[in-house]
Amino acid sequence: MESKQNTDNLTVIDEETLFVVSQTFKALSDPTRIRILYLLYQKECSVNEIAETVQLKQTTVSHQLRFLKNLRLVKFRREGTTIFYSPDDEHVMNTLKESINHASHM
Amino acid sequence: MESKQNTDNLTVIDEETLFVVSQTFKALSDPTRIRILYLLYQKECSVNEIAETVQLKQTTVSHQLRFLKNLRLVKFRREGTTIFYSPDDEHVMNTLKESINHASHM
DNA sequence: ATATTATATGATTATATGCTCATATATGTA
DNA sequence: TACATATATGAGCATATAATCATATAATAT
Repeated sequence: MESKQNTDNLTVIDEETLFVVSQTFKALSDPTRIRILYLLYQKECSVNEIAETVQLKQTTVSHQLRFLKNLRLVKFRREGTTIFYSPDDEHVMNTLKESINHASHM
Repeated sequence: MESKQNTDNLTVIDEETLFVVSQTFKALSDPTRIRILYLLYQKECSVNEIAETVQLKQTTVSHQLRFLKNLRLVKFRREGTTIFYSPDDEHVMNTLKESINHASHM
């Protein structure tokens, strides 16, 4: 869906786009999820690997992964009892990487 | 501040960068703030203009503007009793615009 | 000084969010 | 089957967030 214009020639964002955009940024608004995504950006990881690396409970990581999975920001593959996660949205990962670079050079 | 590396050669984001990045994305995670920013991106606006355009109470807009002002995402100038707001962070505005374009072409 | 207009602030309330615990599910192995 | 390991889920709690109301502040005009 494209955006519409009102009588002042101002473009207004349609509801669906607004929802998708805000949800995507919400995913990136939490330090824990940023840590997880940035880790996966560098290396495909199992749930426990993530928990150990970012120093969080396994359940916390699992809940956050479900959140990211629902937004299709990560994908996974199974290997026995282990599940490996990796990024699944190039645009969002580029946005995150850019913002980290921008913020860390200040 | 730059990021460090742990023993697995994984880059870990430093706390300050993590805070700045998450705060910035938090600003973009709320539909109301997105509407306001996207409006200001197109046209410098007074508080009441914003409230009318996005159909929100004046106080709601004022609170959100304070939030955006604290993060230096918007700036303002006074003209009598009227205060005009406009964007003040090119990088964040580009990120927002890109994401809106990306989401609206799906 | 008083009134008017525009904006900002503080307190309150309802809802959302993130973490944790206990437990469930799934896969592999003895 | 029974057990171990890895991951997922649901409930509860503490905190954060966004909107609203009432009110305060600031600038201007009469």
